[in-house]
Amino acid sequence: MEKEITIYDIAKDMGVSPTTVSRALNNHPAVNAKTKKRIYDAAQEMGYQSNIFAANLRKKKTNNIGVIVPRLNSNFQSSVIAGMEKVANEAGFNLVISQSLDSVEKEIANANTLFNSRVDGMLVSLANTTESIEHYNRFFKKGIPTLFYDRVADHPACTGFVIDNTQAGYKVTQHLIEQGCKRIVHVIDNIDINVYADRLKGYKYALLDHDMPFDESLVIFSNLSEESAEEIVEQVKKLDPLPDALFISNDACAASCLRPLKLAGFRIPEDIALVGFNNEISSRLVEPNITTINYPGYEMGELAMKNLINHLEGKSIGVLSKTNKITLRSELIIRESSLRKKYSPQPT
Amino acid sequence: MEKEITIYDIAKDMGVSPTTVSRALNNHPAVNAKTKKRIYDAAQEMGYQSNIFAANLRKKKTNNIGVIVPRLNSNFQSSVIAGMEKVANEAGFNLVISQSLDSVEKEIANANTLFNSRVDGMLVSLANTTESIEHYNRFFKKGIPTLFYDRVADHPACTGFVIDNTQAGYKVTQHLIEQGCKRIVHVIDNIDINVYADRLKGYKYALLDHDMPFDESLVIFSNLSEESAEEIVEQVKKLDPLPDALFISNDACAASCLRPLKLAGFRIPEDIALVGFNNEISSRLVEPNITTINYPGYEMGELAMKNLINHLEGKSIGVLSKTNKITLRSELIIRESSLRKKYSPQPT
DNA sequence: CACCTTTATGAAATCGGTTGTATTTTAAAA
DNA sequence: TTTTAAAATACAACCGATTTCATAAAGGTG
Repeated sequence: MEKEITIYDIAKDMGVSPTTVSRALNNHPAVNAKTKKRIYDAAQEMGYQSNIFAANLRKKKTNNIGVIVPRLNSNFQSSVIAGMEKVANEAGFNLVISQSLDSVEKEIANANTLFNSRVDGMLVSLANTTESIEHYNRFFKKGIPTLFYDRVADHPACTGFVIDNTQAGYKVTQHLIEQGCKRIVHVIDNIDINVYADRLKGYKYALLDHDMPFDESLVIFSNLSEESAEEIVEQVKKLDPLPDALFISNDACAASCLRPLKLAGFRIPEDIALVGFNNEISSRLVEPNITTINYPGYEMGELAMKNLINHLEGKSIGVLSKTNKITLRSELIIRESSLRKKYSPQPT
Repeated sequence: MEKEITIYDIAKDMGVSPTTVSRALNNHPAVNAKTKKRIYDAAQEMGYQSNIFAANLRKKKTNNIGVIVPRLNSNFQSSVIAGMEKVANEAGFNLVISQSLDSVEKEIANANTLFNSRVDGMLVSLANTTESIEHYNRFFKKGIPTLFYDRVADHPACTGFVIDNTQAGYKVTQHLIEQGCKRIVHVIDNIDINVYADRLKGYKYALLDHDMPFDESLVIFSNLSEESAEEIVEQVKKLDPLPDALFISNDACAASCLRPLKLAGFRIPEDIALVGFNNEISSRLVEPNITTINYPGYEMGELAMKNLINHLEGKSIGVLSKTNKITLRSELIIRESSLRKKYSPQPT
């Protein structure tokens, strides 16, 4: 390959110093407007490309933001990342993305890689098996802003963006109770993850507030995948007495349960009311449409990135360090799958 | 912040030269095993972190791979990226991802940003409005391997990973014809994109091979979003005579059409057979299940990344430069939505 | 016209690894 | 013990932009 053009080449060509070239190209006020123009044009013409390594080396900044997600090919996560990318892109930051595939080891390895590649900030959604966040200590210590979202840890250093999962769980359960459901099954993933723990909490609170007993056997654990639907329905069928509602913590999984449920002879919502979570497209496609919680992933991504960048640019010193949780609004979207009383409010 | 530990600090501490430290940490064969161990331990203990900028500056390599996609929050694209990330991660490369949001301007801007950040290689799926790929000339000229996938351009420099969209379009159409369909509507996005142009070609070829006329009014253009389903159905209803099959180039869109079609009084597949594309979860959720083409996104991502990395590591000199298209196997998955003859072969 | 600002430019050190070449040490051969 | 090859280590020049501090030129004031 041909040798790269540097500011030294430009400087020599134009009879000025590299300093001036550097300043001119960075639009430094101390350089004469005419000189700037001349240098800029020359750089253009010579096909100059700034060498970020050198600049980074000197400035100790990368303009890169590291992102760690459990998996990229999830409806929710890809929305979040889309939102992040949009904001980052507009602000001139790059996204360096890696996935933990829900493995702590991979998460740690990725965190280290990103640390070593000197990202300016971090956005993290924890793997479902991650219990400690000490592998982020290096970031904390070095003052690299590290924000968490969705799946956050219960740790003072862990500033995070979440929805109020307890409230959401409460709302869903309350809605089902209002629809006359007496035995509500709640399907969740790992209880160690805040989102599921909180939803379960909301579920319990709602039962309590309506003087209904909490029955442990009605909580089913599942990885909430499309494939696990069959097994969930199997477990449901074995319950005695049978439940009259299913609150499944993921739309795609809830939608996938619909067919096996029908095949087993259940009418939805008459025999069993069904509620999902996330407001994914799948909840809108199936019949009946599935009641769900709107989980604003794209907005969460935008907001998290906005805050991170503001922080990096010094526009909000202290805001994040003093905050621990930023909660986004979520809402119950009532659809056919849980509407057992036709006069019920806001049937969307 | 405290000052960083450098190889010079380590060197001074241990009474060796920075050269030896550098070599030791890079496991260079010319350093004595014992020395290596000592240096490595010392580095560990002192909390040394290698400065990639300095290394990059010297080595002229980043270990970063740039990715440009139309949008991240799409089922197909997020699968592709998940596959890419997995392979890249294992090989020690980072992914720098940006989305064009289907705007040429943004695509050009992103390409420039990635070029300036000196990625070692590029993986690109073009925006639907991109006609020229001259904004990748800088990469070509500089010898930065740049691969395209899915949405590729018809250009000699454009090595790409694709499925045989013509064949897929042909297979679908042929299948519909075999099911007795006479008027098949084909819904696609921008004809300038290879994937849609090719599918349409396959559609035409199949008609031709079965002595059926090509009727231009049966080709409907749409952005294939969930929201556009209503409008597609509206257009279909206006056709006279009515069609008896819909071949929609995207599962989510096809699935979204199902309800409006039913509401309009069409029985699926008796009145209208329905076929989608991509084998997304949505095609499996709805009733009837939708016949589709399996489009292996994850595998495409893996394969594209593998090839790129092999190329970067010099393991396959020339393979890519001599290749123009690498075609992945795709297959027709026949489901209820198009099965009008019960004795039809391979009902999956 | 001497003196003080303001504006513009430059010299040189710096960021921290990497690597070609030279030098020293060690081991093996004579 | 001397010679010679091999192994281990060191020197010093890079990579290319940034930035502090110094200096020169231009402009303004009494």
